[in-house]
Amino acid sequence: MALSKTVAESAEVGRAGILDAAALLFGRQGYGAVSLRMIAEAAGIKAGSIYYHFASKDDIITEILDAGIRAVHGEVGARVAALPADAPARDVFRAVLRGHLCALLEHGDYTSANVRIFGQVPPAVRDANLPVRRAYESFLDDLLSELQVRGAIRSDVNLTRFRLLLIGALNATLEWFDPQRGGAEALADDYVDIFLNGVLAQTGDNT
Amino acid sequence: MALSKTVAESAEVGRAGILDAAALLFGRQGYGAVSLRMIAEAAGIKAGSIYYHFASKDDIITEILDAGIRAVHGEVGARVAALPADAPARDVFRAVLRGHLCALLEHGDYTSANVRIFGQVPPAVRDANLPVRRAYESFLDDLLSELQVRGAIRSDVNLTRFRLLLIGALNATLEWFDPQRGGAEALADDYVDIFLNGVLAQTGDNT
DNA sequence: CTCAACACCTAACAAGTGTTAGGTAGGTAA
DNA sequence: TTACCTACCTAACACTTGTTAGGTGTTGAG
Repeated sequence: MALSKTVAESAEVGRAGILDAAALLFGRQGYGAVSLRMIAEAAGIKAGSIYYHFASKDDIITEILDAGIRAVHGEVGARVAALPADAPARDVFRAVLRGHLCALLEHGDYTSANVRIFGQVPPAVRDANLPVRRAYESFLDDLLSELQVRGAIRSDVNLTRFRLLLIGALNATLEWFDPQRGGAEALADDYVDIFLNGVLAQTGDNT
Repeated sequence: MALSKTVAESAEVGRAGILDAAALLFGRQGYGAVSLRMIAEAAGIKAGSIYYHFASKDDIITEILDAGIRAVHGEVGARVAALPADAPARDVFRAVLRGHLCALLEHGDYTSANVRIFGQVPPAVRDANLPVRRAYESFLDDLLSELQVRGAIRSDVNLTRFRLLLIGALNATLEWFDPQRGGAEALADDYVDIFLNGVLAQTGDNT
């Protein structure tokens, strides 16, 4: 039975289907607004059945949060690794921004869910997500540090602060980005320009 | 009665006391996690009494969201207005960033509540907040536009996109800012430097 | 054919939600 | 005194929440 499912249901079933449905709902409606019954319905099962695969609601979001970070980390890591070792600083920087924004804005219910609901989940769940989060932050810090050592980034820039500024700005695009008005890669390129060169006109003086 | 109140209760009572307590709780715990009974307890009254002052829970957050935007708008507006009409672009820009960050990070349960819960409230509440939000955005757009016309900001910078980048980066500071490690104004000055000049070392070429 | 694992369902639980109706103490005004 | 308003309280309403116990049909192995 249940051969003809309603439109919104994913092709997947079982554990993966529940996670997919939950990630989509959490990302769109927020943590508190999504109940297990909603997730169950979107996954094509009944609420109680969720407990066959997961121990609790927190168990589900913990998994989604981790998967979300790993998705960006993976995407950015792959793009950076694809560059030659002596690639220009601008190329490295562009790879980071493009990878992060594409993972966040184009493919990635898990990543967008992470950005949207991380601040809303119970402290215990947040703590569980911290290791994966820290790994991504360290990865970025190492990258930026290398660029600074190379002399590409000004030595008077506080890198930790810059990373926080950068990630904050990138994640915030989630709230207004419209794929119909230019893709994520074009947006990333715009941001690269602003972050590397600044917006000030180079007139020599400032009026 | 109720002369000796528990620690957390604000000195204010009535309408203002409820709003203050609600703004604090919403900002810290998120929209869905805060119930009317929590708000009532923090305000030193009982849950049902809230309905003497407000028509619904949504009515409360609507008011908080509006007050939050008006607080930043007011702070930034005042700082910009205090400048001479021909103030250098850098001074204007610094006034904006300092005003926004101080309102958000130092005084402002309402502003931080707005940033944190805007994405979590029901669509109807969000829509109700849009006019005030748009007014602040227009104010910033006009300011930036004037700087660009003056020749201070590069003419190839998309101002709307830059404003979104800017506000996103500023609001994101809420998640990590620690007043014990340098104040909001110092942070604002750091950001001014990065946004205006970029992080790229001016070596003439890029390696 | 039997047995067990799997993946689900039904039905209910206690607790908490926003909200409402009706009551009450204290102050002000006529 | 009488009347009214303000600012609360009590108690309950219908409903939703995460969660659990126990049951059910299907599948594959021995």
